[in-house]
Amino acid sequence: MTATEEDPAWKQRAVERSTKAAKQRAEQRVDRFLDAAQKIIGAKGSTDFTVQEIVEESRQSLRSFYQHFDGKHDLLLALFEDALLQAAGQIRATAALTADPLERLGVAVRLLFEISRPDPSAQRPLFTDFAPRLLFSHPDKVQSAHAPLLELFTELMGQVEAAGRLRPGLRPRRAAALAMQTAMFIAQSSGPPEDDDPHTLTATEVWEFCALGVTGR
Amino acid sequence: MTATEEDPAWKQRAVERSTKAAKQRAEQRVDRFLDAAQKIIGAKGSTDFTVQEIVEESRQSLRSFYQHFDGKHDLLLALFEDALLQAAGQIRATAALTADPLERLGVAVRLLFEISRPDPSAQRPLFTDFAPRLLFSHPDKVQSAHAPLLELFTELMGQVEAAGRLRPGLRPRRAAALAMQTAMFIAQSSGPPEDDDPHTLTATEVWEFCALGVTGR
DNA sequence: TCAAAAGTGAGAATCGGATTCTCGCCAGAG
DNA sequence: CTCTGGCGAGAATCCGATTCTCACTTTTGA
Repeated sequence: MTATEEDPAWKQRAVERSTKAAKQRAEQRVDRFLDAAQKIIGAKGSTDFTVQEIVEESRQSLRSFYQHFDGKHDLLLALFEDALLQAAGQIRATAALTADPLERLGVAVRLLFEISRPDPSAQRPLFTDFAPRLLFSHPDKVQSAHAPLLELFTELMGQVEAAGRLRPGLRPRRAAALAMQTAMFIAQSSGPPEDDDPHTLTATEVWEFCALGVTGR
Repeated sequence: MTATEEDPAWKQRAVERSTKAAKQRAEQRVDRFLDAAQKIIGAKGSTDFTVQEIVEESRQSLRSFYQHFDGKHDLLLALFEDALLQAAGQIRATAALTADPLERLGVAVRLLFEISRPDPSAQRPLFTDFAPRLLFSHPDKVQSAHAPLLELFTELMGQVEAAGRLRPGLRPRRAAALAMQTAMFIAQSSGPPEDDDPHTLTATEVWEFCALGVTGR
């Protein structure tokens, strides 16, 4: 089954060629599982589903599920990564509409904050719900799932720096990590949007805080 | 068992007297469970224990465990609250040694950051490990467990305000929430202290960030 | 084109852990 | 002294994830 280590490159390539089709089929099945999960999450508004449910919704089998995923956590991780990727895309697109670099960063931070807060009514899967569980089981993976977002914020921060608005001595990547994590985590611990409890922090407050921390005024 | 509503006060007092002993016995048992949990956590350096283990370590019984706790989550919650309470105490004591209000706040923020990061070698249970799981199962309880810390930071922030160093328009309680959550959550997602990966944020960086966000320079 | 190999569905079996339940036993309250 | 509630021991139950079995298709490779 596994004899890859000593095989010469040409053989590996041959195998790869003849494997491509199978790979595609597999991906298609994986997607069906992923879609089913999305659907269920959307339907019940919670990320607390059972592997059985996924299997039934996707009209496949447990057998097949474990053929394609390492386990439930693996499925969660896939959803999580995907959600962050989409979020990054959405934020990037929205931010691009603003010309001023600092204000553009502000748009991004506020949007990230809004996206990250647990909102039962959002159809976008509450992707922050995954974080806690994954943070426990696979902290390293979570880290890498954050990569696209960190990338985006680093870019934005770089533009702020280019405009001479970044606090001296602060590297864009660090600033990006600070702002991003602040927005995401504070959002998580604050209540849902409609909650007008005066203790709840708002997107604007968080942004003001970050802005000062980033620009030094 | 519960007939408190219509009973006259004298009877309640009588009952209370005869109940006090039992209550103390119960508390002692609860403590034994808590201590056992602490010990196990310290021993295996992980918060991933089994109710059975607790029962065995404490030389009590499952029967008794569920007599005193609502379930495992209840035990975790108790540990969590206790850890935060102790942390608040430690931070308060340490901060008190510094005279300047702003610098005092800085001491507190940096210390909170250090305490909050996942350090396998700390004997004080990695209390932030609980947060994720609890945040999922009982977000409201987590909120209230944070209370003592929020209290402390609000005090410190009030002193900063009294010294005229607080950014105008920022209420001490909000500022406290921002700084506190920033320190705690960023600590969680950054690696352990000895990890000298250049991507890892440091206590000082976090404090500088907070300081600017709080004072507005 | 054919036979071995790999993938799949259906669903039973296993496993790990939390939570409950069943028996007695024992100490303290009356 | 008796009665009641708390307790230890440990079996029983529950829930979900993960594995395994079996019969059947499809894909692959000579």
